Amino acid sequence: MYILEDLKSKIASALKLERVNFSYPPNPALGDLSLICFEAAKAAGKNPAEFALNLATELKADKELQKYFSDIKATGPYLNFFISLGYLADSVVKQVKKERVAYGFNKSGAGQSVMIEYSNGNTHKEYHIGHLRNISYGDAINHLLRANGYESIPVSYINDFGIHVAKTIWNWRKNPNYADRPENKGYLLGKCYAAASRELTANPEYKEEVGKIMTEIENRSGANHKFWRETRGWSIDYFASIYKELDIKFQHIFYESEVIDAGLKLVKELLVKGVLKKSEGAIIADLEKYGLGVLPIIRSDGTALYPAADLSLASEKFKKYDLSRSIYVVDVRQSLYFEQLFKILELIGYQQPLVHLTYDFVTLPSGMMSSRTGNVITYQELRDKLFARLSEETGSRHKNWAAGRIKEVALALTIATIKFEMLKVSADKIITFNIDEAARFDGYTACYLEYGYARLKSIVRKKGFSFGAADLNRLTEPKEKELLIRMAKYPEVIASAGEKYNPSEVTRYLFELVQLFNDYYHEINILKAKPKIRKARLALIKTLAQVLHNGFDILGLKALEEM
RNA sequence: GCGCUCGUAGCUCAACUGGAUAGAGUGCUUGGCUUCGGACCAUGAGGUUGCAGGUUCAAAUCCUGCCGGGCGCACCA
Repeated sequence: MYILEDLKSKIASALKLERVNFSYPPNPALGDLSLICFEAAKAAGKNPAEFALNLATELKADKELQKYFSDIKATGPYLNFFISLGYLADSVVKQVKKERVAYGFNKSGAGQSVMIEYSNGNTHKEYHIGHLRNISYGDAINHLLRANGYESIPVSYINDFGIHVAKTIWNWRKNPNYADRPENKGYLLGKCYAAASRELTANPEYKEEVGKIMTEIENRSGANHKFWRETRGWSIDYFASIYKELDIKFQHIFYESEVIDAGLKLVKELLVKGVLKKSEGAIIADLEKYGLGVLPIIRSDGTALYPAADLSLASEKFKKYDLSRSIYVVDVRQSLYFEQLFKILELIGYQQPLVHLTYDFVTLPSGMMSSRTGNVITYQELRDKLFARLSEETGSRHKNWAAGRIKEVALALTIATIKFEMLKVSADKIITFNIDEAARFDGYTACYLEYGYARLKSIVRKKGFSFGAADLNRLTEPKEKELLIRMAKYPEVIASAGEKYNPSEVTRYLFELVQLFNDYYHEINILKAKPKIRKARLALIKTLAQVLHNGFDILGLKALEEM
C-alpha cells in the first residue's frame, strides 16, 4: 500500500469516524496532511475548532501514530498532521526502488478489459493537428488504464471507404502531375484531397464524376477500385510511419471497408426487428422518444452512411474481444451522434458501458493558418516547424555533437512537445496551438521537463560516488521533505487522472515536481555535501528520476538522458 | 428555436469536484553565472472568478435567471 493511503487509513481507524474528509494543506508550514472537521463536528454537535483541538490531544497520545507523525495539531477547524521525515523518506525511497516502473500503479481495474479506440484517420485525407490531440489523449488514457490495473486494448479505426476517397481519386486522376511529385505519397493524397474539396465547392457540377468513381469503388470492380486499393495502401503506410515516429502502437486496426458489408446486413436485420425504419426513402433510427432526434443510416439512394459501419464495428469489437467497457476517443462535436449510436446499441442488447471521450478543437493563433491547405495544419507541417526550431536550439548548445545525435534529440523533443501541448490542457478546452510558446525551454513546456530530467540524470551519472545503502535520516532539509511528499502523492495522481480520464493532472504534477527539483538543486548542493549526506541525497534524486520517468511513460514522452 | 459547452491576472491555463490567503506559466519590475548542465533560480506588481440573485458554517465550484463566445441538431464523417 502507498504511504499516504496507509497513513490515512491508520488515522481513520484511530478515530473510529465513519466519514473522514482528508485534504492537503495549502502550505507545508501548516502540515503535510489534513483532516477537515466541519462535518464530523456537526454530527457530534460540537464547535469545529474545539472538536479539532480535542482530536489533536487525543491522537498525539496514540502510541501507534507517534511512529509516523512528528506532530499533530489543530489549526482552526483543520486537524493537521506532520509526517515524520525519517519515516517518509524511508518509505518512499524504498518503495520506488522496489517497484521501479510500476511505482504508482494500482489494481483497481484488475480483471476488466477495456477497448479504447483513437487516432481514427481517414485514408486519402490529411493527418492534421486535430488527430494529434486525439492520438496523444487516447494513448495517455491507454497508459493510465494500464497503470490502474485494467487490461487496455488500444485500437484504431481507419475510414478508407467514404466519399472523401472518391474525391481524392477524382482529383488525382485529373491532375497527372501528382504522380510525379517527390513528396511522400500518403502525405500527397492529403494535399490532393484538400485541393479536391476546394475545387468541388467552387464547381459543384463535378460531383457527378465523383459519384461515378464512388460507385465503382463500392462495387469493388474496375480501374478506380484498383487504384483505390493502391492509394489506400499509401495512406496506411503513411499513418504507420506517423505512429512509429510518435511511438504509438495499436493492438488492432479496423478498416471501414472490412466492416461495411456486415454493417449493411445488420441494418437489414434491424429493419426487420423494428429498431430501424424507412423514412423518406432512407433508413433511419427514430430516437425522438429518447430526445435524441433522428439518425440517418442508409441514404435514399441505397448507399451507406457512417453509422452503418459503426454499428457493425461495435458488434465486431464485442465479438472479437471480451470487453467490460468500450471507449471511443472522438471530438466533442460528435456528442449527439455517439448518444444516438449508443442508444441503438443498447436497443440491440449490448449492456457494457460505452464511453464517448470527448475533447475540443485545436486551432492556431490567427495569421498562422497554413495557406496551402486552407484551414488545417498537417502533422508534417507542424512537426517540421517544431523540429527546425528545436534542432537549431539543440545544435547551438552542443557544438561537438554529431548531426545524427542532434537530429535524434531534436526529434524526441519535437514529439514530446506535441504530446505535452495536447495533454496539458483539460480536454474540454479549445487548444490554441502556438508554436512559438510550445517550443520554448522555459515555462510549462515539455522541454522544461526534459531539461530538468536530463540535468538530474547528469548528476546521477557522475562517476566516483557510491550508491550503496544510504542512511535516509540524513535528509533533513525542508525542500527534501517537500520533494518526498510530492513523490508520495504520485500514486494518487495516477488514480485520479485515470478515473477522470484526465492526463492533464499528470502533466501538471510532473511540472510542479520538476519545479521543486530545480528549486532544490539551486539551493542545496548534492555532490559537494559530506559523504553520508551526499549518499542520502543521491538516493533521493535517483528516486525522483524514477518517478519522473514513470510519469513520462504515462504521457508517452521519451525520457532523455542528455539534451 | 431546442440541446451541449466554455467564460478565473494583459495573454495561456490550474484550483484535490463545496473547504485554509483563488495559484502557475508567460509578459512586465528588480536581482543572481570561476554553476552539480544558467535550456536555471529568486523578487515585486498584477483578481469584485462575465453579471444578478439563491442554498450553505463555507461558493470560482451547487441551483435559478440574464450577458457573451463556440459547437451540434435527416441523408457529412
